[in-house]
Amino acid sequence: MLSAACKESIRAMIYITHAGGERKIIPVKDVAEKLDTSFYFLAKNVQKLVKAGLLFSYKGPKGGVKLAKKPEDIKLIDIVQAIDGLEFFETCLLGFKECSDEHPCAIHHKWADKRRAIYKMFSETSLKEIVEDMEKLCIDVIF
Amino acid sequence: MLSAACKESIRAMIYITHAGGERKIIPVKDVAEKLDTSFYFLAKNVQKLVKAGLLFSYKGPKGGVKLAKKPEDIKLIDIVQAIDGLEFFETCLLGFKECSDEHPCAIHHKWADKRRAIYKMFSETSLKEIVEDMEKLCIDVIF
DNA sequence: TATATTTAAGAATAAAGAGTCTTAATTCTT
DNA sequence: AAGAATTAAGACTCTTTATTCTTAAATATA
Repeated sequence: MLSAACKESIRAMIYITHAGGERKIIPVKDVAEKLDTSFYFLAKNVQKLVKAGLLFSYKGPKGGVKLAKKPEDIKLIDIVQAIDGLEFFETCLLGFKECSDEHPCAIHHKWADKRRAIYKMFSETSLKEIVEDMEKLCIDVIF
Repeated sequence: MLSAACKESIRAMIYITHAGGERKIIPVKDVAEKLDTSFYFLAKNVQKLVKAGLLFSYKGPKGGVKLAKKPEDIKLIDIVQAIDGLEFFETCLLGFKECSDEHPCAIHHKWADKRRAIYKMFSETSLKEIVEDMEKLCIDVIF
């Protein structure tokens, strides 16, 4: 459902929120190390997050990225939209080309419920909430 | 979430149920024509459905496929499992490697709800129900 | 100013998924 | 028995996604 790039981007955003938030600049290299992933791959996805207005970036020594908004104002759906787009929430589960609310396939309404619930969860869950929950539950923010 | 192959396979199974069910043998070529899709691609996926025990196949003139079970006994989840596998239902939404019920990530429980609801829907919805609904609602079985 | 550090951009490569084709095996019909 | 129809199997190509790398641009610091 989420691409590898999108999952990694969300994990990265969680880490950035935890480690620096809106204040401290974190080098992408550090993020890649913490996530135990490819710097190259991560850096490319981070560029999309910058273009989408979710991160500010700074070049040069002491450079890196930080949140462009308050953690409570960045929702999971924003990251999904920036990386994968919202096609998942807009197309028929079975690929019927003409399926719509007015001309539904046989599982359209059942699926619409589930999809709406997922969309709701993604648009209500903020980075702030995630990070606070993880800290509260003594869960490693990244693992 | 579902691959193109899986969506098409479900549509094909719906059509086969509608057109022949357990009784009548339908050539894959006819299915491809009705679905307005590639015979080659469909045929390859149909092979998986045969191997998974969802379809019987018959070679030669008058050959084709028919359901290997009663339409009420074939659930969407069976098709998903045959084509895509169940990985979606078994792995962390964010790709945290060690995420589990015992060691959950911050959205594990929220997501587990949604995923369970989807699984439930997929394992409760049978081909019989889908086809009957479409016929009842005067929806083209394939469109 | 020179150097080192870091992101930006895009090229290059690898892997996976999608889609096509060819040949073999089977089986109905004549 | 021969020919035609149909699935089975696997090779092949194309597209997309994932991943790596190279070069350019920006900037802090000595």
